[in-house]
Amino acid sequence: MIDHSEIQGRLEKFQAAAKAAGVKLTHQRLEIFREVAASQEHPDAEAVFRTVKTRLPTVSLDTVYRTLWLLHDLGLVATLGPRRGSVRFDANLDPHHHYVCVRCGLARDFTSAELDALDIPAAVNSFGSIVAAHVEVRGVCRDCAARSAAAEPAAASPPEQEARRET
Amino acid sequence: MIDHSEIQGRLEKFQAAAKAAGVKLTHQRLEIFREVAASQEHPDAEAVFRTVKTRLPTVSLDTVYRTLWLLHDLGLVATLGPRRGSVRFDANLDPHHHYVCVRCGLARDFTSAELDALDIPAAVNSFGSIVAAHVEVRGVCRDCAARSAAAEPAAASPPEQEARRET
DNA sequence: TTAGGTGCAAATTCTTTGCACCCTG
DNA sequence: CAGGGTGCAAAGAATTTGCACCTAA
Repeated sequence: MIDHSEIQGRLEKFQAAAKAAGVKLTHQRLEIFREVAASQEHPDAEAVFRTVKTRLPTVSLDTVYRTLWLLHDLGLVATLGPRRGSVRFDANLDPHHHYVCVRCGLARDFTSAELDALDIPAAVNSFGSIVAAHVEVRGVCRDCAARSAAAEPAAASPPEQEARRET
Repeated sequence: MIDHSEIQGRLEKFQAAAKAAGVKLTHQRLEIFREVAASQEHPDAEAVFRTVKTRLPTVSLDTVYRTLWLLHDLGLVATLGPRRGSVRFDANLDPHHHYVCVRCGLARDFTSAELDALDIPAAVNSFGSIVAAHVEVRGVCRDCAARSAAAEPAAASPPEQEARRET
């Protein structure tokens, strides 16, 4: 997983930010933030909910949604995905890039000094200001590859109806 | 917009692909594909629906959804966004990159030979196979920048409740 | 003709909101 | 103690599906 001291650091940052913003530090918020901070899965709200519920059996899904967006507004988590709606959260605020499986949606961070220093064409400035740039790599993860190898030992896969999940 | 001959070429490619796959070429499919092929907006299903309806008043939103995913399965359109759910479609199949406005979601393509040849760290191979890599640039588009300049002539913007839409 | 495609409406799934009670500061 | 925060249930969006009729091939 993620280094324990890193998680600790993120939690302290959260506590400081919460105090600075004047929002309360509740159990729920702590656990929800801890979950995102400790995960490499870039979980969505539903996934965070499932895990946090094992520790706080009474949390509600709507609290998870509200808290994730609160964390986002506080600048403590970033999002992966285009806009509201099937968004996934990421507590890693350092520059990094994403690998996303086009079959199952698995997402992983990776870093690269070279990619952090991308040279964006000047033409892009005509669209508007640039806040950030990152690389998104799409592929088929190991598990999905293994899964299809198992399902179709050799035969051709049905050409229809099978791509369907995507970036 | 997009060069007319380019749109024409995409339409012909669609007709050939439809024949090859044995699917029927209906008015609806033609119009829906034309809309995606002619747009630089990377429209979502709802947006395609609104425009196509002006030409085919009886199309239904579900036909738009079904057709867009059909086009996707035929390899004629790509998607922008992480997975099913608030996905936006893109008929530009040449290598390219995206600019996305974090406020309003506006999306634009741009190309760069340098960015097409990104050097992906070897470590990424441990996640799975690589199908594609592209750069996503986030920023605030001209219109949104103008809009906030108008709304808040000089004063500090309310720190709370205003980021909220995002990649 | 005739299978695939469409429109409609209902069903799902995902996310947000209204409200009364609870807990942090 | 007071106001923000939470859980619950209901409201809204967004997307998919079942079915009977229609149409491209």
